[in-house]
Formats: sequence, C-alpha cells, structure tokens
Amino acid sequence: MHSITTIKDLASALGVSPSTISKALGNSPEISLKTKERVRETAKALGYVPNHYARSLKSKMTKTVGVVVPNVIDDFFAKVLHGIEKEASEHGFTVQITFSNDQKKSEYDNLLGLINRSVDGILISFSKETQKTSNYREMRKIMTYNKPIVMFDRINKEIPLDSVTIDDFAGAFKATKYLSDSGCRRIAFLSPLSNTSVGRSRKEGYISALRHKKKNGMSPLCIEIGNYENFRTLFANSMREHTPDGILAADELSAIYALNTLQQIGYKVPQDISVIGFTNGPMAQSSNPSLSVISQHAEQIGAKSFHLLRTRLVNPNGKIRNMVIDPGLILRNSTKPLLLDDTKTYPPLGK
Amino acid sequence: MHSITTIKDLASALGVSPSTISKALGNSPEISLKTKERVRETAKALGYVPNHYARSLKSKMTKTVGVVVPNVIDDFFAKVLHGIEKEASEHGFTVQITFSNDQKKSEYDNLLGLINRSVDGILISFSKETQKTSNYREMRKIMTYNKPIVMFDRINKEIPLDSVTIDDFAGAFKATKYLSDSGCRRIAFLSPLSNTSVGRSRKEGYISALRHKKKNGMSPLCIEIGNYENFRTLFANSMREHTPDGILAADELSAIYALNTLQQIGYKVPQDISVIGFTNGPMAQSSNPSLSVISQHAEQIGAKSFHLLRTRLVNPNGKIRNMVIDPGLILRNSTKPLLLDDTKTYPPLGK
DNA sequence: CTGAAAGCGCTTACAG
DNA sequence: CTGAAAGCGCTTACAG
Repeated sequence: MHSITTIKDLASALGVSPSTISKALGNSPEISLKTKERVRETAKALGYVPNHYARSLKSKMTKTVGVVVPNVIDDFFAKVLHGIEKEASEHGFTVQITFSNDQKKSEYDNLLGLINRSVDGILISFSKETQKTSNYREMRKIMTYNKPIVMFDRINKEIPLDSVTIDDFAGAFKATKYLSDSGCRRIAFLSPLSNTSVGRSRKEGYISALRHKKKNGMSPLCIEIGNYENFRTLFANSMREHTPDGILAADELSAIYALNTLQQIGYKVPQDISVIGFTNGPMAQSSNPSLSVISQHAEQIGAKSFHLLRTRLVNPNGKIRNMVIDPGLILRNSTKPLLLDDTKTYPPLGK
Repeated sequence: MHSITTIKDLASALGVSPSTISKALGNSPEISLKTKERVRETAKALGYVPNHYARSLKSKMTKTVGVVVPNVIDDFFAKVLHGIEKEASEHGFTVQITFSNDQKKSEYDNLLGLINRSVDGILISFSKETQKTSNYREMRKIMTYNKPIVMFDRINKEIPLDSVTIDDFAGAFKATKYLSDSGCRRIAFLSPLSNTSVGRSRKEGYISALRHKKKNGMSPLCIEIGNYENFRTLFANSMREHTPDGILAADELSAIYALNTLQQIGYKVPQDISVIGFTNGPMAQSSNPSLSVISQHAEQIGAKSFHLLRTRLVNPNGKIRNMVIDPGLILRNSTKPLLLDDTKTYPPLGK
C-alpha cells in the first residue's frame, strides 16, 4: 500500500532538488526543457497529484467556495446548486456545500466550519429560522472575517453584502395581473412562507397588482398555511366561504395541493378557477392539468451568485451589487387564455 | 480590513509562544488553567478560527469526504446527498460535492480534483457514460491512490470496493408481482435506463417475476425509451398494439409521462391499466392519480454509504462489504387493490 | 508549566 | 539552469 507521492519523492527519484521539481511542474522558464520532461514523466509514472491545500497555505487562495443553503431537496435549491457548481468548476473552483436544514444553529456552525476550512468566499441563502427571528448577529460576526460573501434568494436587505434575488414582487404582480386579465374576478393568495423575505415580497406584489386594478375594487384574500396537516379542510372551507376564481400560490407544493384539492372537491381547473404557482419544478410540469408558474430561473441565480463572488474576489473594494433577476411567467393548462380585448403581450406558452 | 487571526497573532498578543497557544487551545494537560483561560478569552475576542488544512498537513486527515454524483436535480440524488451530508456532519466531516453530469471526463476530473484536495475518502455513483461504455480504467487509476472509496447506486460489481445499492431486482420483482396479484394480465416494462447497472437489474427482476407466474404464461413486453422527444407517439402506438393492463416504469419521469399520456389517450388509471414507477419523489406524490412506487430509500443509501466509508477509514484492511438495501412498495392510487384470494401481505397504503 | 525546533507539502525570492 | 533557505499555520516530540 503505497501512499501519496509528494514533490520530495519525485526529487529523490530523479536526484534533483524539490525546488526544481516544483518549478518544473509549474512550467517555470527557469527550468530546462529536458528536466521538465523528465519531471513530468516520472510525475505521471508515480501518479503525482499536488496537495492543493499545502499549496494554498502559501498562496492564501484555496480556490474553494462554501455554500450554505437550507436544503437540497427543494427543486429550487437543487437547481441553484447546480448553477453554482457549474459556474464554479468552469473557473477551477470547488464547492463545499452545507445544509442548514432551516435551523439557525447549524447555519452558524456551517459558516464557521467554512471559515476554518479557508474557503475563499461564501454563498448563503438564509434559513427560515434566521429570517423568522430576524436575528443576524451571528451573520455579522461572520462578516468580521472579511471573507467575500454573497447572499441569494433568501436575503436580508439591511446587510451590506452583494446579493442575487429574483424580483418576487414583480413575479407575483405579473401572475396576479395575468389572472385578472384572463378574466378572474376574485383572486386569492395562498402562502406557506409568510415569515420569509421571499414570502413577504410575493404577498406585496399580489396586493399591489390588485390595487392597480381599481376598476373592480378587488380586495385581497390571503390564505396563510401554517402546516399541511389539515390543509384540505381549511382550504376547502376557505374556498366555499370566499368563492375565488383564481389562486396565486406562493410556492410549488401549496400550488399542487391546491390544484389537487380543488379538483377533489368538484372544481374544474381552469374553467371554474385558475391556479398559478411559484417555482418551475417537476411537480408543476407533471401535474394534471399542468401548472402555470412563475419561474425563478434557479440555475441562473446560482451562476450569477458565483459570478458576483468571483468579481468580489478580484476586486474586494468594489461597490456592493444587488442583482435582481426578472421572473418569467410560464403558461400551461391551469390558467385560461387572455381576454381578447387585452393588448398586453406575454411570453409564449411554456412546455 | 483585518485579516484572519493566527496562532502567532494570539501568541504575540499574550506574550507567550505559539506552542503554548496551540497546546492551550487543544486543552493539553501540560498547560496551566490560568493561561488556558487567558488564551481562550483572547482567541474569542480576536475571533480566532483554526486553519483546518494547515492542521491536517500534519495529521494527514482532512475530515473531508468527496462525493461524485451524476447530478443534483434528480430527487433521488438530492435525497442521497442529504443523507450523506447529515451523517457526515454528525461525525464532524465536511462534504465536497461534485457533479459528473453523466460524463466520464468530468467524472474523472472531479475524482482527481478530490484527490489533490486530500479528501479522506470518496463516495461515487457512476455516470451514465461510464456505465454505458463499461470502461472503468480511470476509476482503477484513482484506486491506486489507496483512498477509501465507496460506490453507491450506480456501481460496478467487478470493482473490489465497498458499495451500497438497493435491490433493484427485488424491487422490480415485487412491483411486477403486485401488478399480477392485483389482476393485471399483460404487464409491460417501460425503461429509459437500459444501459445502466440499475436499469438492467430492474428489467431482470421484471422478467423473473413474469416467469414465476407461469400459469398464465405472460411473456415480457419491454418498451425502451431513447429520449422523450417523440415519447407520446411511440408509447401510444405501443399501447394500442400490445394492449397491456399494467405498466412498470423504471424511473420516476417515465412513470409520470406514461400516466399522463395514458389518460390523454383515453385510458382510466387504475381501472383500465395500473402503473407503478420507481423512485418515491415529488412527482409521484403530486400526480393525479397519485403514483404507486418502489421506494429506494435514498437518504438511507446516502447515510449507509458514508457509514461504510467511515468504517473503512478506521479499518482500511477490513473485508469488502456490499450492502444491499431492500426497496419498499408504496401503494397509492395508480394501482388496484389485491385480489381477495391472494394471501400475501403487502405494506400498508402509503401517503 | 513554557518554549525552541523540526516538520507536514508546497512555493519563491535569493545565491550560485 | 539548479539548489538551499525561509515560510505559509499548525502540531508535537524534546529541553528546560
């Protein structure tokens, strides 16, 4: 059982000094072509792989970024991670992914762990607990280490860091407006996210869109879901009481639950009631009828976040940037077509 | 902009030697309680975080494991990753996740990258390309570095390494048998995975279950999906030609596609035809009707894989272990109940 | 109880 | 063109 080959091993194998090996491998102009070749050959023969972290001890760059994310099960976060990893690996970076499971303590533990693993920078989307309690003391402590940090999606606007979000307000506004323009008269907002930054923005967008449509004086109808235990009963009652003909659901799961429950209690979708959800995930595509959604461009969020981090790495004192990505409306079969007299244009029918 | 505090900084701040700091922080019995306290205080005050990799340069252990996985978008892999990360973080390990995107080259690149980042061990599920070409030369090269490696799910039985899989054969057998026992007379097998180890085992389980039911002499009917471009036409034709009354689909997506297509061309599920899929993911739960599936216990696969790796770490020369996890059958609404005269028992109805 | 020295694997001025 | 030396942040025998 041989162990890992080091520069020293190569040096003694070739009878030259370690410095020569290092320089040869680094293709330094100081070294003769002949020795370079000899070094490269035996390096290959002995399966030499540089010890990345020994190298970074000197260079102070680990070419590693850390990610703290609530989970990987949600399709949205999975796609963001994919976007991050893709962009990172294209630039020779490796990604250390950690999950907070929406708990503040493990979020902080993960952050500290990443610091002591000397990541070059960190990407974070806050846990529900952190957002609910609105306590960012630990986060500010982490910031004193002066590592570049980029927030994405679940962010806090008061923290002076780069960030990438989608315009949740605009997304909800767009969806609500579409529902209205396609003939819905009473549009309800269904949300299980009332305590997150994201949930609040979506609600505001919804309300604002209703205000905009003053002609019919639609008043907001917000249904908040604490948990899914008794979703069906509560939701069905709410439907019967308020008789909405359009629903904007603030996430993928609640949209699917709404869709299925509505049909089980006798509604036809979209004839009796239209439904739009957030997140263009697998459930939305495979539901019956397929679900119209606001797409969050998750991979793009990941890619842009990494990009911002890299920019910050090369220019630590640049101006803080808060990127906002425009959400898309993907129309499928849970909504009706636009009324004819409307002159606005919308994106073409999604897959 | 202060930079990261080191042991040296603490030493000069307190007027003692670096060795003393290191020992105090490590709670060595050599150091007096008083200095230990002083050290801890100023460490906290200066926000000292140990440089993990500098430490591991000596100890040869990075407490990091690398993971190479085809992707993170599939619910199955997302759940496996969750299982790995959970188990790992409970034991103080950090996880470096890389994606092969089902390409052999990036699989190998990732593997090398992990080696040069000195991970203590590696978890891998092979890319489709590797499994299709059945070329494991690169993998064998990686094995010469003598890092503990555990394969999971998409494995190669000929490679002498620890592994964790579910019993795909048994899963397909169980599902096929259930279809038959619930009255299906012509059961088809639908697969987009024909070239993976996993796809092959499932097909064999299906065929074996049919053989078992010799009384009616059912003959296998395998529908292979190259891609989803023209799925609908091909599948519909196949249905009309062979008129099956039961379908076992080898993965989540094909099951959902089948379910939706069947209903669009006029079949009633499960009255006219039953469908069982593989993977207990979000689509299966949210489909209409909800989909009966073989569950792969993905998180458990992740957890067990990490566990095997850790075992191997403490005992490098232990016997190779190939763990096989028993799949579960989760019955929902895309299948009929068992015929009454059957005496076998099955798990209770899943959510 | 404390400190000086050597070393983990690597890089990089500096000498020759 | 090659090598000896110092140093990245840390640990750990070894002296005192």
